[in-house]
Amino acid sequence: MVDPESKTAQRRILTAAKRVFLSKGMAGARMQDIADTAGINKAMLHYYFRSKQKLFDKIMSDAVANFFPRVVGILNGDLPLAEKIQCFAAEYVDMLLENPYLPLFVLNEASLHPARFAKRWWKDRESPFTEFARQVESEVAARNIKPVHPLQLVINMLSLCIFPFISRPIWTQTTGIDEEGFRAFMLLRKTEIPRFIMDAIKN
Amino acid sequence: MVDPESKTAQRRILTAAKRVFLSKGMAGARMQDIADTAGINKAMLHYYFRSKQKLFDKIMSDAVANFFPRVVGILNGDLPLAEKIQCFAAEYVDMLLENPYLPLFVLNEASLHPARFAKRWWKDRESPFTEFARQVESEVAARNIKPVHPLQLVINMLSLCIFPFISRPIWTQTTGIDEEGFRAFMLLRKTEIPRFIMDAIKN
DNA sequence: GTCTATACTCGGATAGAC
DNA sequence: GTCTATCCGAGTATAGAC
Repeated sequence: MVDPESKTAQRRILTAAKRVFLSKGMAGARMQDIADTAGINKAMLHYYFRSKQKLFDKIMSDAVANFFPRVVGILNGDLPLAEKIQCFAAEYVDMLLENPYLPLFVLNEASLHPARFAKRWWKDRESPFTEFARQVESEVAARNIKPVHPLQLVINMLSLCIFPFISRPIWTQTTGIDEEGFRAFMLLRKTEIPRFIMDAIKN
Repeated sequence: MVDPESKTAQRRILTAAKRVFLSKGMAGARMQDIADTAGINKAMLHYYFRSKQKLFDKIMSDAVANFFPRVVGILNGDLPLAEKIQCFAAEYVDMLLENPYLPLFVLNEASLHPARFAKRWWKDRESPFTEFARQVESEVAARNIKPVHPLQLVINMLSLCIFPFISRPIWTQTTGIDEEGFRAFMLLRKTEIPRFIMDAIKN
């Protein structure tokens, strides 16, 4: 149940919808469940947002807006490579500690409706890695780091930050780590990931 | 449509169910869709498998059996560390090139029903990483590799192999890579991942 | 074993009073 | 804006003929 005191019904609905959609997905979510969580009537959902699809789209839109840009901004900033990688890992891990369901939610949508995803939530975004790729190539040319394909480096950075959150349920199960243990594990990774990457590529 | 000539109806149903469940998930899959894909009547599904849930469980059971053990076998084998990492990446990438939907399918189930997942599909499996952890620690003690937490190394290996497949739709979208390009990209990673990891940890 | 027809439930959406 | 009551399509499951 979302805090019933919190301002408008509209706001409560969005909070509830986010919680339900992110954990159950579009197909698995129930409007009744969202209504209960928001502490309001099911009919109100349709009053504020005409359909389940429209409500879902709103949530997905917000999710995409969180998932990418903050971090693309770091990649395209003007920090030196090493600091950039540190900053990237720290930002991403912190964000995902706050929003652990976000990756699976977005990745499921992209996997289920690739065309729709591209059209609706990518659209006019330009390729976000060209700036970073240039920087990597110049570092390679200067012999500061080993020759490495920039895109391989980017997907490595993303993988190391995001995957642990996606696999958390299996990971805690197989290793016997509990929830606080996982949090500590990920906080450690904020420094471990950059160290691992820099050790891998520095000359 | 599954090859209508292929042996028993039972077999065709399983093939069709795998295809539909893996791409749509439990909640999004439709029995009618599975029946059409198998080229048989919807009632036959219930004749062979009493319910949607039972059919899903069968598919999930097979999926879990593919997702883990082959690779846990490598981790617990008696290869030297470097070869083990090479072998691990090659095996996993090859397997996922054949079954690209497998990770998201299994991870969704684990995320949606953690308790059920643990009970039903984990059960009597022992912790699969202790053997490998011992090996890593002995390599660290021998000063062959840098001090590294074994579990951090394991999750790194898994992340680097699996995540690119999960994020493929977004990745191809943002980079402009097409499907053959992605395949080439992943085949490259079969050697890039072990090189990256070894560079990161070797003394 | 395979089909057609149908029962039954669930859940998204709307009508209409207040 | 908020509620109750209800409609109606979709989808799982079963009955029963062949």
